[in-house]
Amino acid sequence: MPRPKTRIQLRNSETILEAALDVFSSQGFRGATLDQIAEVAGLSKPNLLYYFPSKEAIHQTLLTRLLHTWLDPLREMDPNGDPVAEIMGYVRRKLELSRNFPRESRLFAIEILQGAPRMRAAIEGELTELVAEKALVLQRWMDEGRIARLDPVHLVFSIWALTQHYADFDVQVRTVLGEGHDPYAEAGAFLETLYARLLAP
Amino acid sequence: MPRPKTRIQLRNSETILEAALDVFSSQGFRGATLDQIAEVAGLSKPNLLYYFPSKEAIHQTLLTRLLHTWLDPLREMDPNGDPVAEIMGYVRRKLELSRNFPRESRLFAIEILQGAPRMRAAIEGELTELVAEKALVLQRWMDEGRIARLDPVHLVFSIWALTQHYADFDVQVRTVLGEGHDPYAEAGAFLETLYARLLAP
DNA sequence: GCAACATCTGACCATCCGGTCAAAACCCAT
DNA sequence: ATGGGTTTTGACCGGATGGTCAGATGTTGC
Repeated sequence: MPRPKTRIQLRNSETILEAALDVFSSQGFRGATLDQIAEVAGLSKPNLLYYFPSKEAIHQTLLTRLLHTWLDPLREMDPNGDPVAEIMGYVRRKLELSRNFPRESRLFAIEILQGAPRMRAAIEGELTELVAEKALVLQRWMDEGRIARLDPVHLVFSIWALTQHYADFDVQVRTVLGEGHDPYAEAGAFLETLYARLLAP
Repeated sequence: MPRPKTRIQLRNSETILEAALDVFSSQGFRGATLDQIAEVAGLSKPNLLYYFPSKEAIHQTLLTRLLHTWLDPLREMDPNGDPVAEIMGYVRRKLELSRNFPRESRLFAIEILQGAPRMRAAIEGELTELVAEKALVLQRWMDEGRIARLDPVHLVFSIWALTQHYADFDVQVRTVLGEGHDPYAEAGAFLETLYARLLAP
């Protein structure tokens, strides 16, 4: 029952988490059922509960993993690099995250939307601290006149909002755009322009 | 049972919708229970079902109302007005909507996040048409050199993303900002700067 | 090939939840 | 005040759902 030890445990734990991500991200926590997850995973319900003690535990594991993937691109923003290039790099990485991990993005969004009942601690701690740290870097860049003067925290919010939108509101984006569009490619170009203009000192 | 006729029917229907908005927007459709809604409304569960035929029907009523509130600010964008002022006005109205109707915003977000199972038609129809119409106006403004050349649809997406973020991710925004901030006032100032810089020809 | 342990499952349980219904309580025009 | 309609409710139902458990089936080291 403890976390992965044998090959089988590792494989099945992963299968379950993969299936759970599918279901949780499209139905929310309460909307998801163990039967659904079991079916997607190709395992029996009691078998899920052999690997994880509860539905809660599966969800919690997903959220914990998520947070790291989530914050890494911001962590990588180098205080010693070129300001515009660093911020652009962050935007690009975050957009890639939306493109490659839309389910993770939606899982996160649902959690926050519902008041972050199972993630408060992480948001109050790790996330807030990281933003505070990077806001200082942004502030310094502004003070040095290397980028335009803006509220650094809201600048970060804008990046989150604009990149996550494409994963979280995917259905809407694709419907409005219609056939024959590559939303992410277009978004990349649009955001490039947007931040170039916004950041120019 | 049909929609409001007597005073009591009107009052109770409203009470129920108000309570349902509270619960649906914070728990999602499946997460919400009739018992919860009944409790918030101060009515008994069977009494809810005297006014609405089902849980679905309550939800559907909310979504239908929502769509109008939602699209109105975009409708108001005047093709004959001053381009920058009109777009800024739309941004401001949309941000006001987030501030004054965060629950509606979250209800909408949850619906789209989960693939818009109960709103597809409206999105494919009304919403897509309105965006197409306004995109033409934006395109014309660009062709006339009155605002910068951008992808007009993604410009609209950016407004949606940036304004809704403050309602949908309220918990995160407030946590990261900490005490002593007025998120919406700051967001207003930030977005003013952002769109001024982005739209300048 | 076999013991010891890991993995898996069918059957089952308690609870929750959307919805029904018959009857009670209420309201109000006459 | 009384009768007819409206509103409200307690009791109940059937199905879904998270979780349990005893035992069956597999796997592995010897």
